[in-house]
Amino acid sequence: MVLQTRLEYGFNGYEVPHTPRAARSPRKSAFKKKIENIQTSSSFDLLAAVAGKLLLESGGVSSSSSNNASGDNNVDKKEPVYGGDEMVVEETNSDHHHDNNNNNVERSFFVSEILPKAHEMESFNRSPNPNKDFLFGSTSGITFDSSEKFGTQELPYEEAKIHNGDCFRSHNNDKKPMLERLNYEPELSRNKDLLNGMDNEDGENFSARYATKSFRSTLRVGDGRVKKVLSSKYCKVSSKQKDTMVPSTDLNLKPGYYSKSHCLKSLRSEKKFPIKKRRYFDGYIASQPEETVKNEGLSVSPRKAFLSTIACQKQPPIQSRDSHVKLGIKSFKVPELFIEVPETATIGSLKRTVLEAVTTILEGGLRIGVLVHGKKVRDDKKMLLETGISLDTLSDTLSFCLEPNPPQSTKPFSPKDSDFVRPYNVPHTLTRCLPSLGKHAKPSDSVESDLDSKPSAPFGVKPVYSRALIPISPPLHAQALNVVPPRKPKRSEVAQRRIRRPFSVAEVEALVQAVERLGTGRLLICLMLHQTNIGQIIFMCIFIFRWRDVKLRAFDNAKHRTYVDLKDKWKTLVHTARISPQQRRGEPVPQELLDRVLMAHAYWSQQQGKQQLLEAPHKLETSLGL
DNA sequence: CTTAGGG
DNA sequence: CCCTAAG
Repeated sequence: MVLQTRLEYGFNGYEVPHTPRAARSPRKSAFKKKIENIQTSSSFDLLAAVAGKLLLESGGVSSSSSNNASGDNNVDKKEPVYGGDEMVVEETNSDHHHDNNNNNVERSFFVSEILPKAHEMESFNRSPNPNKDFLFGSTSGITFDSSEKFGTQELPYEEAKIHNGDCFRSHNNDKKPMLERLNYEPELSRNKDLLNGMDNEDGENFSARYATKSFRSTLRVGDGRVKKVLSSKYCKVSSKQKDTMVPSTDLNLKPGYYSKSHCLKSLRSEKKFPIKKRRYFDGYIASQPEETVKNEGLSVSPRKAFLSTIACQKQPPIQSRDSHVKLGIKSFKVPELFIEVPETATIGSLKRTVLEAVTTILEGGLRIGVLVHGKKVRDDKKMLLETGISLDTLSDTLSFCLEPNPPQSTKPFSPKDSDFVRPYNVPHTLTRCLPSLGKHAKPSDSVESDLDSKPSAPFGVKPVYSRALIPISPPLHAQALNVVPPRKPKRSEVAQRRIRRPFSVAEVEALVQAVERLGTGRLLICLMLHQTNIGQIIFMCIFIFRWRDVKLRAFDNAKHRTYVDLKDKWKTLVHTARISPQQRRGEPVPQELLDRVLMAHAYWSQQQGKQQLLEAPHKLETSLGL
């Protein structure tokens, strides 16, 4: 209730719609604009800014009172992070013991998760070491909740080894249920004028400490709920304090993480080509016993086998503005070919068979396909720029594919569009694993892999890069791809299981490391914003979606790894780590990694357990003996 | 959009 | 890897 009233008033008088519906209204953009105006570049920015304003609004912070706030509390670290001396931000850690010193209720801002980030951030800023781990968790959702939720939150895995302060807790001896203390507090909504004056002061300073690019939040206001998507300009962390600015060089070094918006878009881009799943092809019977197995094996059609993408290695920042393009091709992967050979075959015959299969496919020679943003571009005469490829976007937008020259026999089909699949002359040495598939003249699958591994966002979604593409691409494709018989998205009707791509050890390593730091599942952070002199507590809750962050942090460049994939992989990793080495299959994962998996899993599971308690106030109270 | 968990 | 409920 408290916050609802306050939010009605809005942050700084910004009107905040109450319902999801309203959230989509024009007011939303107005809100967004306002927020951007106060230079909030990240979720933490916004959080900080809002928190600051709420505090100011409520008069909960005075520079004098808050500074000695933490006086007797044995919290390990205090640092004024907000507007110099204006506010004390305390880092707290878990341990559910009660505060034994509640006299100084002025300590008004509790940050369990943010501060470590802030530390990290600052040191990060100082050292341009590109390899420095970046602990800055991204906040995917912010929940303002007037409920009595609050709780403890330990620091992330690794940091927990270092810190051992108190966790977030109520600094109030009052044993009454929180809810009762969270009643409407009329004076909170008043100081609008004060707020307006503070716009570019504290909020900005605070926010300047953090930099990520976009921000998604879910504001829960009482029962109302508002979803927002905020994004601000890349690296637009304007700040008067230069030292708090994120050096753009750093941004360049770690663009994947900083450019949140980009990440988001990329993620979304994968869905932009909705590969509609359906389980069966027309007429393909569910009872086909080998479906799973074989489908998995024949993850590519023979044609697709050579439509593989060539990963475009992201070259070191292309600084030179000359017109030469430095393009590295990292690897070329040919998905599985299935070749049937009798067990009695000799090595030599096997070689021959493989050779035959390959040469059969390559018979007509090879062609290189160029894909921009995952879409094939056929017009050889177009300049790169015309196609929307600039030096900057090169590695982001470009990929190649290797494809056989279309057999003359099938030429009449004029396979111009990448969506179009011509019948393919399957070498008889290749075995179709889906019997029924062979009967269908138009499996209409193939190019899936192109889209699937599409290197980048679709047109128009990537604010930074898309400009060049927007005006050009639609007509370009219309003509270049020569969409002959604009075959309806029939392909999307077909079940196209994504190609199986086992995680490499390197990927596992990255995943493990990311999870070690970020954790799994979601994390609830509660910020205590203010405690009034009559014991009312205002706080803010944030959800951090960690799988999403793991994805962004460690796999942002692996477009084919979704956070669900990562989550699944983690699941199997945990499983793998638990079974005996003999039972494991696939590329062996180093035991060391598996051990770390178990450790991290144990740790984060435990964390989540605690978290659950936090989300269930009753239990919390019970567990705390309240 | 994300997580969680079964398939 | 897929699917989907749930929030």
